[in-house]
Amino acid sequence: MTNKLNSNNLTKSEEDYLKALFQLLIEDESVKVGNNQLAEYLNVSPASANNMIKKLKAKGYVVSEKYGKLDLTEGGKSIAVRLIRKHRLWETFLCNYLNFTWDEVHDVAEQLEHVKSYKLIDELDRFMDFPKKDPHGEVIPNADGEYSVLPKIMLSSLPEGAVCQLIAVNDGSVNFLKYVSEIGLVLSSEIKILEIREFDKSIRIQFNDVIETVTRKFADNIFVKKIV
Amino acid sequence: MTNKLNSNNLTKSEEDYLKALFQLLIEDESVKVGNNQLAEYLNVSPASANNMIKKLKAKGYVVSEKYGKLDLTEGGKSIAVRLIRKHRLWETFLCNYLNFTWDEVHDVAEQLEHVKSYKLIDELDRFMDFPKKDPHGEVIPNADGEYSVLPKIMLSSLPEGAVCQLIAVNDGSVNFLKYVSEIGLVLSSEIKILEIREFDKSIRIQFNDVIETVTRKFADNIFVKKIV
DNA sequence: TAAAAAAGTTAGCCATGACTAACAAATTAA
DNA sequence: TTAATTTGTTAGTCATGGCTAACTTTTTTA
Repeated sequence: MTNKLNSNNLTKSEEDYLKALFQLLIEDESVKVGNNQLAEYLNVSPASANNMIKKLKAKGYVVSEKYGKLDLTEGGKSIAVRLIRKHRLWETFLCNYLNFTWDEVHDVAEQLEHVKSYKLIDELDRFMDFPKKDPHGEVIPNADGEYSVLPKIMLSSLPEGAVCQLIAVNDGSVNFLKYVSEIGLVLSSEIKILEIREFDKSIRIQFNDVIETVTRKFADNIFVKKIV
Repeated sequence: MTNKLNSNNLTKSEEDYLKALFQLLIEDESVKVGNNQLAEYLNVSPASANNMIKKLKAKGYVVSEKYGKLDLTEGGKSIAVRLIRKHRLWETFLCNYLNFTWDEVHDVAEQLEHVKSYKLIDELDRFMDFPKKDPHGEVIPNADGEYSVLPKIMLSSLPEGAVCQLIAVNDGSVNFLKYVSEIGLVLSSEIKILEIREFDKSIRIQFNDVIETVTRKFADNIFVKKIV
């Protein structure tokens, strides 16, 4: 009874692994992504990851040599991008229509992205009038899986005196997102770097008449467009 | 990390069984609902159903004696009603906002109803301004699990000459729903019973200037309010 | 009321996707 | 360049939720 058009026949787990591998691969394209790294990212044992990678290789979504680095086939990438599209569209819906906050959307979107129906997601896209970015500032791939990659400049990479605009935040950690909201940072906030303290790399920043000191780790998860 | 408020810790399968049992129990409260009946309803083997019933009894959602009839505890009913609430709210959203038709919503709502988040469903309810009925005319339980039961009069139970209004359709079969749409029946359609043919119990009906002959089986799945 | 049919149960098997423990290969450091 | 460490793999186990086959209990019917 299940419509083939609405389904890629992958389990939730298989989808999770493909998406995770994709995320790791685009984080830094030049660096090897290995089995244990994938396992850690997904909070499973190396054995579990190894097992699943074997299956995904057999299904033609992943390529790797024994003891070698992991990579996705075009098919694997395509599925991952579709999942990211779904995830970001749902996050957008939750924030813009259902009063969810930044830190609340992730867990629910993680469930919603596994609902199988092309019509559902394309209609949701249309309903929201084809949004280009999700609430965290990340680009939403279109129905054909096309998307532009934002040049991700970390706040931590700018020198003292620089002025920039917040264009995206890393959405991997609920605690981080809560923290960002609490201090009052939102997308498009204009941020000035007042001082970088050599001792511990902490950074004094100013935005909307607020002055805050943030850690290097915090600044690594804030992505900006340089203005000055 | 999963918020207890957002989760009842039941698997998708457990939820499916509880909902199915609930649906069977309200269909006819006086008749026994047995293991094999539940199995058939869910398209699983009697052994599988038996197995799951055992587990749900241990968890306190189902009661039954050996070789006896099945029943739900208050806890079991509460979970089933919440699932029905979620299912019907999602169906309403799909039809009213995402251009889904009657026959397209069921499969997708079946997936969406298992997404765990109280906030999601209550906000969806609010977003749609607390709809009272789903697209098939069925009553949507409120956030406290309260709902009124429609007096379900089958079209097939009315005599020749009667005039009635379509208030709900059985949403169990995609093919049935397609058929209903194709001949042009919608909620609130006024239907007149022109003739009941004794030979095969087929019924000639008129609605919106259309005259159609439908089978007894068809009329069993159409629920109406009598006008004349 | 005894035999047949239907309904319910149990035992044992399979696939999925976790896990640990043990081992092998590759990389890094002394 | 050998030893230590990290990374990857394999084998074997477990829980979930399906399944079939065989059996038992209940209900129906002849």
